[in-house]
Amino acid sequence: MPELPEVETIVRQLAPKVVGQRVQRVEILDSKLALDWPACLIDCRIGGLHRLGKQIILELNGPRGAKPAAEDDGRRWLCVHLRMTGRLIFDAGLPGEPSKTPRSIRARLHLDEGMLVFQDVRRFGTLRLAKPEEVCAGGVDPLTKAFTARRLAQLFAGSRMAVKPWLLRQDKVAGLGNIYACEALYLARISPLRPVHTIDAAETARLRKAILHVLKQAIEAGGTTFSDYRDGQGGRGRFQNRLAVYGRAGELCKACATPIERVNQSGRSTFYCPNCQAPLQGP
DNA sequence: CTCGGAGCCTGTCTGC
DNA sequence: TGCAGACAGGCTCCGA
Repeated sequence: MPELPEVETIVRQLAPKVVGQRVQRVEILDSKLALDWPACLIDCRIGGLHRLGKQIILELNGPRGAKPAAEDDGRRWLCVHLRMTGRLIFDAGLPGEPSKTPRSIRARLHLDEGMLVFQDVRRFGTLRLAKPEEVCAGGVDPLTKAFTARRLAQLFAGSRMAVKPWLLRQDKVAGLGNIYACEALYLARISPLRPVHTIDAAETARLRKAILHVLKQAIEAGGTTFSDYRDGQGGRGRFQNRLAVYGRAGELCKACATPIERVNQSGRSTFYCPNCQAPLQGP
C-alpha cells in the first residue's frame, strides 16, 4: 500500500543512485506490461527522479546524438505506479547475489551500474512511458504550498460524500491512501462518516494540519510496512508502530480507552475511535 | 454530475 | 491435514 510517504521514501533513496545513469537494457518479464516502448529507453539518461502524487517519475533524456523530430524534445517520463504491492528496488548487482528470479519480478532496468527492479506480487502496478505534458498531475499535493485550508474547503464544496472515501480521491488530494486518511481523521478528531459538506472551517483547518503532520511523521519514519511495502533498498518502514487506529480494531484508543471500531465505507475498511471521532460535532 | 460497486490480481488467513 | 472461500485494496470503468 505505498501511499505518499512510502513513494517519497523510495524516491529519496533511489535518486542519488540512479540519476545521471544511462539505461543499457530493459527486461519485461510480465507480458501484462508488454508494450512497444522498451526500445525507446535504451541509451536514455535518467535526468531526474521525483514523486507525483503516488507515482514515481523517472525523467529520461533521449539518447545522445539522436535527432528529435520537430516539436519533440525527446524527453520522456517513465511513470511507475506501485498500487498495492509494487516495489521499486535498486539492486547494485554485487557479486554473490542469488541468481534465482522470483515470479513477482515484472521488469528490470539495467543501468550503467546496477539496476532498478520492479517487483509486484498482485500485478496491479503499472509502468508507462509518456511525454511530460501528457502526465496528469491529479489533485493538489498535500506537501505543496497550494494545500491550504481554504483550498481544501473549496474542494469539499458541492460534495456530499463521506470524508474518508473523499480523502482517497486522487483527483482532489493526491497522495493519501487508506492508512493515512484514517490516521489524519483520528488526529483531527473528525468522524470518517461525516459528509464533507458538514465539515466547518475550523475542522477543515484541523484536518489539513493533521494530514500534513501524519504525512511528515510517516516520511521521517520511512513509511509504513503493513505487509508488502519495501523501500528503495528493500527495507521496511517503521511508521506501523505509531499508527493510532489503522489495523487496530478492538484495541483501546490511546486518548480515551474506547475500543477502536472498524467499518466498511465504499468497500474499504475504515478504522476510527467512535468517541474521539463522534459523528456529531466534536468537543 | 455524483457516487457506489465490480473487477483486476495473488498470497495469506480462517473455517469446515 | 486439505481445501474452499474470504480478504486485502488503488484505481478504472460502468451503471443507477
